[in-house]
Amino acid sequence: MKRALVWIRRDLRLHDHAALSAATHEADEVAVVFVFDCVILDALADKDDRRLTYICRSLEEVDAKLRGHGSRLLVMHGDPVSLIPSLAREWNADAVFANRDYEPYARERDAKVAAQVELRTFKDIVVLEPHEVATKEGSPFKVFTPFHRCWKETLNPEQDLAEHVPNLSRLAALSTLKAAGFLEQYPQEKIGFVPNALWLEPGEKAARTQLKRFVEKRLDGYAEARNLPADDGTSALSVHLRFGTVSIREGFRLARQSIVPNAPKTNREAKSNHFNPATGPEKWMAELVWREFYQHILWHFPRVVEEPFQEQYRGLRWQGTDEHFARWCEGQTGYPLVDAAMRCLNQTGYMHNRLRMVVASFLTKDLLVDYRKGEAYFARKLLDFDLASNNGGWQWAASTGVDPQPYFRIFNPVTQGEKFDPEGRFIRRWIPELRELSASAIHAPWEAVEMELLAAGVELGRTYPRPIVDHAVQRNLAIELLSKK
DNA sequence: TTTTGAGTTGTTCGA
DNA sequence: GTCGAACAACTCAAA
Repeated sequence: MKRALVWIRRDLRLHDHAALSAATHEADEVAVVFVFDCVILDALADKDDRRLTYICRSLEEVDAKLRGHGSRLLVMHGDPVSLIPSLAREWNADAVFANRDYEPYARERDAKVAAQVELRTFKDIVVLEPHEVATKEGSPFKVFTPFHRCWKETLNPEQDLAEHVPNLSRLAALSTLKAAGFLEQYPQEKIGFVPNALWLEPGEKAARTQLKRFVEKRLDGYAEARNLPADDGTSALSVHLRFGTVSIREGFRLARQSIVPNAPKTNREAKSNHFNPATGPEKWMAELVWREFYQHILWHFPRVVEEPFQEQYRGLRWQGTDEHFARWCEGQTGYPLVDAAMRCLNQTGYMHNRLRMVVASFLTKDLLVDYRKGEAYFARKLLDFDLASNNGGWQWAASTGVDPQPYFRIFNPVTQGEKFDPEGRFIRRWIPELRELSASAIHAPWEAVEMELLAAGVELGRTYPRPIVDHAVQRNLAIELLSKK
């Protein structure tokens, strides 16, 4: 093959990249292109969307790397369905290479492109694809645990986790790249956005550094630390995994390495201390398998984007009010952990996983608001927003998804705070008006004695809201609503 | 076909 | 404060 075009989408990196690796081994000349997809961008509500900043800055790094090899990143703005085939024709590419994307919109888009030009797609954003993990009957799994078991049995590490190393000497010389624009021609303003602050460093270099540091420093303690929102116990890789600035295979490779230490002495030592080093890595890898599980669910059942997975809940009438939904969005529900989490989301575009479950449970089970409203709000706000994981998470919390268990899916927002933010550090960080309350009062200020509220400068209903609903009452309403057939 | 065991992340109640 | 059982009953996946 003479010329190949590599179209990057949610894989904004050059290392361990399936499509780029394949293209640079098959073709003599390879150009890399990114399209600011107007179909996606036009649907974004906020002009200062952080995701655009993250993408632009990650692309700058890709471009700089390509420059180092005498090439450039090609950039376009518009509908890829027409832009990619026309670029391929203009540049005389024999084929377009891309990594497979399992979302309904992406599938439709790629099918339209494939109808016009040879499009070769690759497994890259997951370790195992939907057709690779199936029940004995050949049907998709609908419960995580058997899926997980099968996933682990199916995994062939040498093959599925192999590094895809691109041959960067095959990158097209700058002089041949006249068919499209370059990144500097598309500042965020030009595509309708303004730069915004990020709480993390974008790009593949930062992503890999983050991954390595996480595996070295925090993976062993991950099982426990991951649940405490006041600390840095999570991998904080969600954004990088969403945009593909880090390779999912590299994540698994490093985690697996840390399970089987080279030095047997360390292992013995660890055992004698009753310390199980496998717990953390295994727990984290299970989280990554959850990510694949929801990718597969979305692939097999794309209708989950529109409606509950569970048939019996499709006609459910959620009775929550717009007023309550607005209070949830603003972080003004009167439940400190919920409000702290929502304010953190609003200000940073990030929310800790534990808190996503807490606020999702609160919106659906305490406020009885349709989970799709919360899902859409997360989709708008989260820097790491991923359709499959977000939908899966919300449907799980709402008990409408795969593996629904209404009676086990109602979180008590006070208990969750006492358990996972025992000192109230996270709450104080995001709700300054409660900062002076003691750890024992901060999770349920309405139960505190008047003296303490006074001393802390808290006046319920004025400086901080009273609870907008009674959890004990709403819990029963939710159970009643969901047990109706 | 029938049966069996199990289901991410919880909560509440009563001893 | 701690602990185990109950929660309500359905669906999935495998034997």
